[in-house]
Amino acid sequence: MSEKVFVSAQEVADRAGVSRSAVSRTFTPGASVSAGTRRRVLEAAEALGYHVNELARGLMRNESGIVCLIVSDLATPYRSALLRELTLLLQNAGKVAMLINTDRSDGSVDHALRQAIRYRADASVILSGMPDKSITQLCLRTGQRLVLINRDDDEPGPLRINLDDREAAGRVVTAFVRAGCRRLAFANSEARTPSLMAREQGFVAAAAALGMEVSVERYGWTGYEAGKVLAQRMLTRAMRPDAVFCATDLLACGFMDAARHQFSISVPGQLCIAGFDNIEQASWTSYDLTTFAQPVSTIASKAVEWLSQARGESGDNSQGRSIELHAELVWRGSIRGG
Amino acid sequence: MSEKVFVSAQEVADRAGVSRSAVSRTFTPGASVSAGTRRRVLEAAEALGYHVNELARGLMRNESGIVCLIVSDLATPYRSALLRELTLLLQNAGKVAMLINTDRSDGSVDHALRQAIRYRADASVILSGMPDKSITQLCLRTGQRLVLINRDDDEPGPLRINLDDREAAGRVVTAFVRAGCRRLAFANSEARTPSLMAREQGFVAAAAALGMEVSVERYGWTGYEAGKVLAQRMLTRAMRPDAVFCATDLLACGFMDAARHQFSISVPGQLCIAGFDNIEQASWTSYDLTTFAQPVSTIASKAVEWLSQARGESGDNSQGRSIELHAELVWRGSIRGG
DNA sequence: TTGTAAGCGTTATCAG
DNA sequence: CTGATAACGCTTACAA
Repeated sequence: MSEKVFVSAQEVADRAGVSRSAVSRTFTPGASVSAGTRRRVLEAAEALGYHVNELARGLMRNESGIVCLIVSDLATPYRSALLRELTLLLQNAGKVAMLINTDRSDGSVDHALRQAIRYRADASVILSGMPDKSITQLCLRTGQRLVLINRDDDEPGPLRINLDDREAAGRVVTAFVRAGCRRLAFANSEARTPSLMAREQGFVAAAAALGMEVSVERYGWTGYEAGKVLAQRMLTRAMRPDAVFCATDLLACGFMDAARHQFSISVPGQLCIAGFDNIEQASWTSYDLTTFAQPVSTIASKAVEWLSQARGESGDNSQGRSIELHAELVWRGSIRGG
Repeated sequence: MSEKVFVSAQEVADRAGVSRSAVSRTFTPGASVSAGTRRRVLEAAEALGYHVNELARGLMRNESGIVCLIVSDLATPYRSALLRELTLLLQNAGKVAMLINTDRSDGSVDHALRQAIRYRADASVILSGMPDKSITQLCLRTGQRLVLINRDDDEPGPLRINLDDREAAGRVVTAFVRAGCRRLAFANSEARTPSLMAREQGFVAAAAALGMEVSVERYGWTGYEAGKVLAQRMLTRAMRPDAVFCATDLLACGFMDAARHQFSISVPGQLCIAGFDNIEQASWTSYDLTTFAQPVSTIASKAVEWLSQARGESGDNSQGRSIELHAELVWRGSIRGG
């Protein structure tokens, strides 16, 4: 049934009148082949329609060229932006991205990593969730590089890339106070991921340092709808806040829409709002949201740079590092007096 | 340097006191192994930390389990939603997704497909761009399944999934007319992809059938910013339209924001707007956009169902088919009198 | 620079 | 049901 469909290096070698090692070397960057041999091999390959079998190559080299991207909530603006950047840079680095969606089912990060191991991935980048320690160890032991983005872990093996969430949150307090706000609030989801909690704690702490109390509310998943619900809860109180820091832009958009259209509250006139991530929609005229920019392309380039080092390379650097990146405040119209 | 890091089936076999074929069979769904052997193998595998090498397996089976997703503008709401659905269903089908981003560089769909061939992908799904005929043929010849989504091609080999764009566009005309609109316009990008053009032509034709002329404008890439520019061009004319059909929701959002905030035109009071795709933002209160829903999960399930058929299976079905799906009109507030 | 030969970790085939 | 043996397509010493 399944006759020979692919051309093998042997066939190319036969046609070109050389050995199969010559063919192999022709397709191995930086191997020594004479110009003549090379040309004849290339011609034969072209004529026959030869394509290197990366499966076999990976088997021999112990290096598949595959990098696993493990992600949930993939259709979210921030996540998809990061994904775009990562795939682009990986391709430039000669790697290929294997995408694993961990949306449904719990503990699926572990499952994903096991998948990565079965395909002998050179590295994995974890954009969401946290793997079990044992799996992490397994990955590292098998020579797989690991990158954790915004996971805020302290394990030694992987590369950890995080933002200065706490400090950033402090800057929002300053901005709110300068805008004349006094009744501060923080709108969060129930996800309780490290970065979300760091923003909350940083905000509360900075306000406390100024003698202000913050009303904190958490609800649902980190999306637009949750933002609306949070607004309903927080804007119907006797002591209505005049400034809200939302843990993400999606929450902020929902919050703002509810404030304006449901409660007829003017933003930023009666209520200042800030978000986090700087998703594309934050810049849309309807929102014009002041927010913090995730340095997406820096994150991606740091990640790719590190994981595409050759396996043996640079003993020090390949020991997990921790990188803290700066989240820049993007001033827009949702806070008075920029 | 790189000592043996992975456990092989041989080692498992030795420890379990069986042959390596027994190990292989244990990890092959639906192979015949006695319960006792199976248990001993599983124990040994667990103890040693054995993980099937999919590279080697793929090499033997002529089936890698890899499906390539070829996509550009990956961070766009519609694309990322489709991507989410596809990855989820692929995983359920026991496949693994390899993501190729064709953003930069031209002819990169061809490049992507060659990548797919090198990794011996079982199938490729093309979400954007069009591959060269010769490459398509190459893929099919090497037994790779091909799915084209919204590419509207007529080649015989691949599975083609399209929407009833023309007909849908006709329904918008009806809706506009019923809302009392007389000066119809169509806002498009310059991308000129088949589906975009089908929407334009369907709209113009349906209007013509009712004796109405449509003012058509095309600008830039299919995004929010282009929508704003289109609004600036179309809303400053002497004969200002009272109804605009935008080729995508992103264009519509930009158009609507410019109309309201830049030209103080009331939507839907003075101007009705419709979009296409039903991205998440279309349902946000600020836009409340009437639009057509891409049946994303149906698209994905049709695609996955078809490409995960075994290679020999169903001679008829594996010959490329063409599926036309229905785009359902989602009524919201951007057209009067729903 | 080139060819020879020995693997890499699987699965398929075929006896037993 | 089980085990030997032969592929699969490639890379890489090693020797020429």
